[in-house]
Amino acid sequence: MRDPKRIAARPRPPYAAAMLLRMSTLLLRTLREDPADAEVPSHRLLLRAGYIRRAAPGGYTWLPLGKLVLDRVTEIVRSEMAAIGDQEVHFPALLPADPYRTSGRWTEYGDDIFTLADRKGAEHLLAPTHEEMAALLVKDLFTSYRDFPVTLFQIQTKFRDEARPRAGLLRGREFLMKDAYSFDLDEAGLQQAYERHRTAYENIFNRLGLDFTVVHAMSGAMGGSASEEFLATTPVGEDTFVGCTACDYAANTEAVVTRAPAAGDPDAHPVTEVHDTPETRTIASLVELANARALGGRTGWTAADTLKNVVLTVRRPGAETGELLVIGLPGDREVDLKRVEAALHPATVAVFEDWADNPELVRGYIGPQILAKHGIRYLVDPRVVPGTAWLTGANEPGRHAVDVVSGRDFVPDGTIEAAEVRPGDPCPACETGELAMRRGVEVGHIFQLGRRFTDAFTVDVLGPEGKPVRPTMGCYGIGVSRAVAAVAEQHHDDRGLVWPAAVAPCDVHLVAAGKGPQLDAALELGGHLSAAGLRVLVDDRTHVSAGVKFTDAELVGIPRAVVVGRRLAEGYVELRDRASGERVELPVDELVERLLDQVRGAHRAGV
RNA sequence: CGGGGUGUGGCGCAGCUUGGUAGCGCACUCGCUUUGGGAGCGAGGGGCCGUGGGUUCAAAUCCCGCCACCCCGACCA
Repeated sequence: MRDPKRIAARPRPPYAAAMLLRMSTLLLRTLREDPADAEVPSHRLLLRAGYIRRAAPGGYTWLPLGKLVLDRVTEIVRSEMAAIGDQEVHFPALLPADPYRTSGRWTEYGDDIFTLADRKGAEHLLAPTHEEMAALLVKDLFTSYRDFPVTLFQIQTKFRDEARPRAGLLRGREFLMKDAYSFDLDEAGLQQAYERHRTAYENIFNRLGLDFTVVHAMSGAMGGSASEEFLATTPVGEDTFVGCTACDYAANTEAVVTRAPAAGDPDAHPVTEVHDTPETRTIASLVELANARALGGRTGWTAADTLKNVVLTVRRPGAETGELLVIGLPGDREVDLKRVEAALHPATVAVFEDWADNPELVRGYIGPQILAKHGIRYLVDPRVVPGTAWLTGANEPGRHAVDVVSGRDFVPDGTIEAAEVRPGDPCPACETGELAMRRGVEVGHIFQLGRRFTDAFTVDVLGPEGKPVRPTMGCYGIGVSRAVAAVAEQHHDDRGLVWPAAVAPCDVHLVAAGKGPQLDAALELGGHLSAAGLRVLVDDRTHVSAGVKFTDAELVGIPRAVVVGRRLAEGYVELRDRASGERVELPVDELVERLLDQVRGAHRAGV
């Protein structure tokens, strides 16, 4: 039978005094086993330790412990944005379609935005990001060059209809984002705003305890010139990037620049020869035959000596049909379509298939010698420098040409970053380094946008000479909820989460290892510690064994635990460090001061 | 969007091949014992078996559609 008096006697919920949380009443249930559908560590542990619960496809409820962490991360972001003078605003998330039609992003985003109609049938969207609103707000309020520069930011839930939400908080359809928009009158101002945000982002991610890399990125659909991504390095990251082994160069694979070799000497290969090379439609078979027959009087041919010509169809936005593009690259390299698309953005690229319509292109035996004559655009990998000689197709079935020299036997229309990037490739930024592939989670991205949006909305203000001037924009994003997952990803062990002090839900976790005097003492201690300004979680559960409390404390991952247990009678408690596992016994009287020292020290150190 | 896998109390799973009253462990409730590393015994509560349709006397089980989740790929400021 349920005793009404017992229910009434339960401790009050902790909301009023948020600095002292009691496990006995906290909305928390830790899971002994791993949830079956959570693979990556952050997802698995945040679920198991009771920080989040899945509530919808790609949508998560933040439980009390999770909300505390999210709020601490939010506050770090907010304070660093305020520190560089950004002003906080809050836009609606539910927006009319019109501004996004004007900017072109209604269609550009396509299926990735959530769209809906109101009762009158007017189209709306749930905002994926707010460049339009920021530009319109500045247009609305500011009229003079004297008002600039200005930067606005907000911290808000964003919506994207992701094709595949995954890994819990790492890729949701609804997530918390800090987005900032800078407005400057000239390029120098934009450059300064960009650098300011770059520094602020480094401060933020350092304070969050993240190991991160800033990589060069393509500005892609956002338009604009410069762009860098902040990637929290982790094996479960979705973004592959390359880093130099010797210097600090790092870039998205799309943005990697190939270091071109020195120009070749065309006089070394004065004569082009054409040979019968039957059944050599692949590079491998061609190299084998070239060596077997010593083509050009030489052996030792490798795939890198051949010039592979890949035919693609390029479609510009809005165009009905695509146009042909042939890309020439060393035969030991594959074409990376993502890199091609990034290079040709906003055009899209597909593998060419209409061989029957273009008889001049002899599949397997294409050489660049005849492309200009047929008006076919030809772009080459930067390694195909003028004067280099190649083994390539002779544009006849079963025939290849030796010593075809770039700049003499064909002239490319330009170069393109189309070839796959491979580990071991030379670093474009230094002489000695090699590139290595790494993975990361994109937690921040900064752009120099330019005037795309101020053009779209004719955001003009009066300049010093009485003529209109048009501001240039930068935009700067941080995935706040994703950053929580990234921290969890980098800070855990086989027992659970190990929060950095700066983002932990509490400063100290008190464990009452007994329910008599130990429980009373733990609660009293919790009162002292919280009164002294610490965030305290006290495990005052009475029906749970000490062992369960210990394992839960390790799973929850608060930096310090205090065990109030068997030596309480002698006036001692045990202080445990979650990260190091170090344990010391000390007199209860000294505990408050010791903890305050530690926590204040950590705060001063900015961690 | 393509390929693969999975949906059974809050969590982890069995049952499905061969249709016949829905089970186990954990968690939860009550009692007694236990009390510093996931306690023991006993007694309980909780599930239209993802969903819609079909086959059948009878469907968690067989068939079809849909939805959701996980993994790989495509896509993705």
